[in-house]
Amino acid sequence: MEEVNDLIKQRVQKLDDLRELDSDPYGRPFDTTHDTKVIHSQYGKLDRESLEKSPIQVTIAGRIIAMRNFGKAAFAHIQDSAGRIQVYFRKDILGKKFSIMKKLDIGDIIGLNGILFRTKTDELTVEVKGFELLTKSLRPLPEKWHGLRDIEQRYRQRYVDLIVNPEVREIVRKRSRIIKSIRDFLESRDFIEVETPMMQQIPGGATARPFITHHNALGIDLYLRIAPELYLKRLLVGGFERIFELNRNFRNEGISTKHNPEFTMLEFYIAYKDYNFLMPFTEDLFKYLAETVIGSLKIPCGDDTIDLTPPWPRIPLYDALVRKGVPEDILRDRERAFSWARQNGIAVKPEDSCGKILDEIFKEKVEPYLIQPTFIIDYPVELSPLAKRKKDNPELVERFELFIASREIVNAFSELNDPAEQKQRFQSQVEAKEKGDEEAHRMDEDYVRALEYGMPPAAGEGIGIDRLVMLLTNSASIRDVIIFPQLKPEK
RNA sequence: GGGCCGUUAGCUCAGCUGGCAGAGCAGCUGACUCUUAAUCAGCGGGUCCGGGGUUCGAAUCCCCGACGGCCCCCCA
Repeated sequence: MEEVNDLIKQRVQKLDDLRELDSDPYGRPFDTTHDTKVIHSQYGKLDRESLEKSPIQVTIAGRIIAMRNFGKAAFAHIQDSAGRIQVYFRKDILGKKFSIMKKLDIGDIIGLNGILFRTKTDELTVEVKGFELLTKSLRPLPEKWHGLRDIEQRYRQRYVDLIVNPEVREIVRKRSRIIKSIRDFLESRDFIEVETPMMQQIPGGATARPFITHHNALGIDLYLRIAPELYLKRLLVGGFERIFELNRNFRNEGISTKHNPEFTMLEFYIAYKDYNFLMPFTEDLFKYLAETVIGSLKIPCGDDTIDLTPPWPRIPLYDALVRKGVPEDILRDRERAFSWARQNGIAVKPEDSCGKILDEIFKEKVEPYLIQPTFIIDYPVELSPLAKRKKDNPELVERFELFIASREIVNAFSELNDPAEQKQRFQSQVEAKEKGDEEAHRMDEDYVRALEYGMPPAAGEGIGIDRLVMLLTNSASIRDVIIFPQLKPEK
């Protein structure tokens, strides 16, 4: 971090030289009249003659990303948040200021004004009448052809990645548009956004290992939430009928191309509906997002094209298994399921429940083939301690997961609102935990108490926003859509 | 936690069976007032990821470690 190489020394020297020339290398506010995108869209069609006839004055600011110096003139490209444009410095126009220009480096941030013209090669260019250094850059940027390729450095120094790799900036923008569009969609359907605790005394609402932290004044350990679910449903008890929360969850699990320890989740709940309502609702949401953000329902994804045109197939979990050659007689028989899984090389543990074993088989035999959007519905009850049983088949719950590109993106169910049954379900989770299942749910007495006041029948859904952004930006790794992914310390 | 691969100049990368550490870009000096991978001439720049070992000699071979990537495991 402390390395001082010649390139930095040279720039520090220039910084002193610039002060001598009365140019503040760490400047002041600078009011612009245009950004580069506006210039291109408004004047991009004007030809050389009309630009000469009625000159257009612009004042812009941005970072120098390329420079071609001549003796008494220079071309540079300036990049702002909207794009880039070429600018042209001439000694006969700038006079004394030209010597300041000579001290500029690639990476410096400048403000300038001038008039638009077209070069010999017809590139729209600003002829600089005056300019001002706004910030001197002391470190050299990566080279212009290959840019910054080193993946580690791109993640560690994302600011450099953002300067030189436009596609990264585009993902950041798209992510912002996706999140805004989700809020628009939900708010237009009368949902309100709420914020529930990130620091929880009992981490609930999901199966995962939590991060532990400590509150000094209270003298207790707290957990970073693994899900907001139980708090959001307390709000259903409290009388809110349509709520959502779009924020971070934290899970103390492995890191991979699909997992970051902190990730963004949307959860929403709607009273007086069930999971059948949520499937078309989800289709509508995804359709809206694709149309708004991508402008198409057909989106590229690796070598495939995903077609989001609804409706999407609904396949019961058991049917999905049987279709992939899983024998029907193992579905309700834990011992048979266990030995079949073992025979087929699927890692299942002796303490796993039947539902857990079927889930493992599903991940191995079915999930890889779920490229196009598919709802897998009706899960075994032991996998879903917060979901409501199916009326006609109490070993299953009213739950679906949406898979796209082999990734689980949505999990939703009809909410269990019977406090006695909820207490029992927690109880069997506690037993699983005592048997060594680290990720089993914990008992939450207050949540049961809340249900005893009466929670309306409701449906709830969670959407992994990072994976959704991956899908809509055709990104292979979650680290490409999380601006600052978690890494080990540098040294 | 396991397996495979990677780490050489600011950046992108060569460097073969072990024999003086290289190129392009970037930088510096000079020339150049329409270039856009500007051009031309010259110059500087290295903890070869770290530590051991083998060897007359290691960027190169061996061992240990760090960090990263991919694939498993776990999870969403």
